[in-house]
Amino acid sequence: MGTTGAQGGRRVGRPRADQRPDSGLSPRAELLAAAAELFTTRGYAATTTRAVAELAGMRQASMYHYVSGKEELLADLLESTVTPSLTCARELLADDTTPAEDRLWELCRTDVELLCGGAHNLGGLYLLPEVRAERFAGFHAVRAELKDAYRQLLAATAAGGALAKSELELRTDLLFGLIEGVILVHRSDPERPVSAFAEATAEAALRIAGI
Amino acid sequence: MGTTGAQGGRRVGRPRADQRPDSGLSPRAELLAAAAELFTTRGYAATTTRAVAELAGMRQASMYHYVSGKEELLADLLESTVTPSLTCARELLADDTTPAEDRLWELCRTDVELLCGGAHNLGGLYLLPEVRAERFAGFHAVRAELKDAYRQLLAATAAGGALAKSELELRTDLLFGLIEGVILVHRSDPERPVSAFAEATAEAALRIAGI
DNA sequence: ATTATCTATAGATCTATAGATAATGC
DNA sequence: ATTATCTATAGATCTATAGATAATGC
Repeated sequence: MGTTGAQGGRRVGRPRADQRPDSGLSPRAELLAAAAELFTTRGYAATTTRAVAELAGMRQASMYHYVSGKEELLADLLESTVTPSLTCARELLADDTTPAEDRLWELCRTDVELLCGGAHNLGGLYLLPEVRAERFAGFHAVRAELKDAYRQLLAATAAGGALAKSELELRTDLLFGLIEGVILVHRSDPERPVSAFAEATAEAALRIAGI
Repeated sequence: MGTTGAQGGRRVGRPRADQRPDSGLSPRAELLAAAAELFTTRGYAATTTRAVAELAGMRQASMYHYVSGKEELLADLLESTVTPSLTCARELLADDTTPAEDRLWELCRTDVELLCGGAHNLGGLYLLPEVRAERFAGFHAVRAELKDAYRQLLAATAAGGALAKSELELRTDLLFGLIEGVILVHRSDPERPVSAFAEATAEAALRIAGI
């Protein structure tokens, strides 16, 4: 099982000062979960290493046993957030038996579910100003690929195929903007049931696309 | 003229250590402009009072002669950003000679222009996680009124009038989400000409609305 | 005298390292 | 012996105040 599962009561190493019921997560996963919550609610810069570590159940210094610092936590969270969307996009691009309109709808729906579905508002990480830094180039590359999948699917539709290149780019930007904009909608009303909202957003996306 | 204009060479008070060509702005306006640039690019928490003051051309401590701290700067910037949109919305709501469809289009277009038009990406302030704090309730109240104007205009259209209440709320959220989402689009491509983009977004907004 | 600015700094952080400690493993 | 954690802390900030200074105004 490696280091992932935290079994039973008996663990190697000095016990934690602050005893708590076992979360079932590895210490690194506990740190990531704590960082996700704090980064999305308070912001990255405003979150101290102490706040992350203590929410994860350990002392500030102990965090450095698992990660090099806050940056690594954010980089990990970002990649883990966008990767599932990209996986979905690749599958839909490869599926040439389904009409492009339906595949685009499905990509929108899934993406909204993923952006709004997690325990914390993980999509909110995209909004952090720090994310633009060079350090997170990996995340940006994956996101660019995802956006390109939207473009390709849009171009494969009847309505999209009729567009000039620059017009296609604009529609893609608006479409992608709508999808990412749901992060803001979700932030302002986190109680809304996600699944119906995701479908409604997908309908709206197709309407923007001109379908 | 009050304290707004900085005339000629001769000014009361000790000269600044770092001499620069006159910006034509009052010291407070210089601070606000500096804060706008830094808050939108680096984020609020990551921006130090020193960075703001020095970009504005004065020493860190001198800032406190004009403002009580960073919070006041952000509060001011937020309100100054949303107020023009609300003014426009009120005028459009009062205008009962123009079809609601056209007024909704115009509100969308103007709002996008305002969000994306400024020197810095001022709309980007909306994305800062700190903005949710109670301290900025004034901003949230104004924004809620703006969103309600969207709802009223949408309800006044032929398509919107046919919707059930919950459906109208959902459409309003999607519409408002699209408009605010353009902040993200603008951030990822700040070079795009704003005015054509604003019109394209307004068209897309009407399509979402079902018009 | 009034004003706008400056320099200096106390007090409060926050990060990241060093070294100690309390478990299990062998 | 190995490991995970702890406590302690040095060094680097950052904020906000105190008090000095260098202009103009009268």
